[in-house]
Amino acid sequence: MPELPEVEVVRRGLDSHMVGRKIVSATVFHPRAARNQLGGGREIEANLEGLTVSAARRRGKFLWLELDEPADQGPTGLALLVHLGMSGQMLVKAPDAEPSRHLRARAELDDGNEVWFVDQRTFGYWWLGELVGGIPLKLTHIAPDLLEDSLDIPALAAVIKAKNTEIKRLLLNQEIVSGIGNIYADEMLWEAQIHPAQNASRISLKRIIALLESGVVVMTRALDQGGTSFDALYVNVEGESGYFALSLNAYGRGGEPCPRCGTPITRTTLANRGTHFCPQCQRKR
DNA sequence: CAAGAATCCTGCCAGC
DNA sequence: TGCTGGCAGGATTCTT
Repeated sequence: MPELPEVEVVRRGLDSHMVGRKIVSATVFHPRAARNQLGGGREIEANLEGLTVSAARRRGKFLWLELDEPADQGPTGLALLVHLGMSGQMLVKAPDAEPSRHLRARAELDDGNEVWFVDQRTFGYWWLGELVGGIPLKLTHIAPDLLEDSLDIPALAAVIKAKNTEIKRLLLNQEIVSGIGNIYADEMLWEAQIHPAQNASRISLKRIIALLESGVVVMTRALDQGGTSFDALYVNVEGESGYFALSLNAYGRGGEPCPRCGTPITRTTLANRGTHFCPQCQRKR
């Protein structure tokens, strides 16, 4: 389940089921799940065994588990980074659970439960590596996300305004601001009444700030409803869907009336992604 | 620096 | 019914 609210739903589930638990053993079943690990799946299996999960954290669409030494001897400086890609799930399962066709990796916990990494399209991965300043080394290029307390919205808006690029491309660029994917980009642009292809430099600072604040509102609302699920691929650690799909105003609604003005929503392609907006209330200037 | 395309995958759906 | 092309919530890499 890809975007920030869905990943946060998963993080919360892992926080309650994994923190304080020791990883008794780990198995990587599919090489693509460990494709970013120099030593491959074997390295993850060997190094994860015996460590205790001390925290579950997230930045944007990436989440990670901080790991402590066995026997509570303090932090290892290591974390297991999890990226869900397009179809990844982290599921807490009892050992006698029904097998899953797309099980890519698994961790057994000391409370008898298991955590399954299930990923149909194998765009997701696990990476075990070093934390630098509290962030996995692999994420140093990923910008803070919209729900981080320390985020400076006016400063971010200024960075965006300085770019000579279509606004939606910038929202999707994880090096500018992270956590926004195709659904929430369309939703926040609809909310702020900005055309997805509007050049960022031609939008007032005030409206860019309003756009980012819309993003915070939309994502917070989505989180309250358990995230966006169109099908069984996007679920929490218990395998349950969220309900925010019912609240979407633009995404996936091409041809349907705009909830604000009744004009049919247009569907186009921008940056190779389906893009939905109201041609009446999101005009390009 | 910006834009666009291609790449990695599997599965579903519409249309023929 | 079966085939085909298009499409899907992502990130990275390469070329232009």
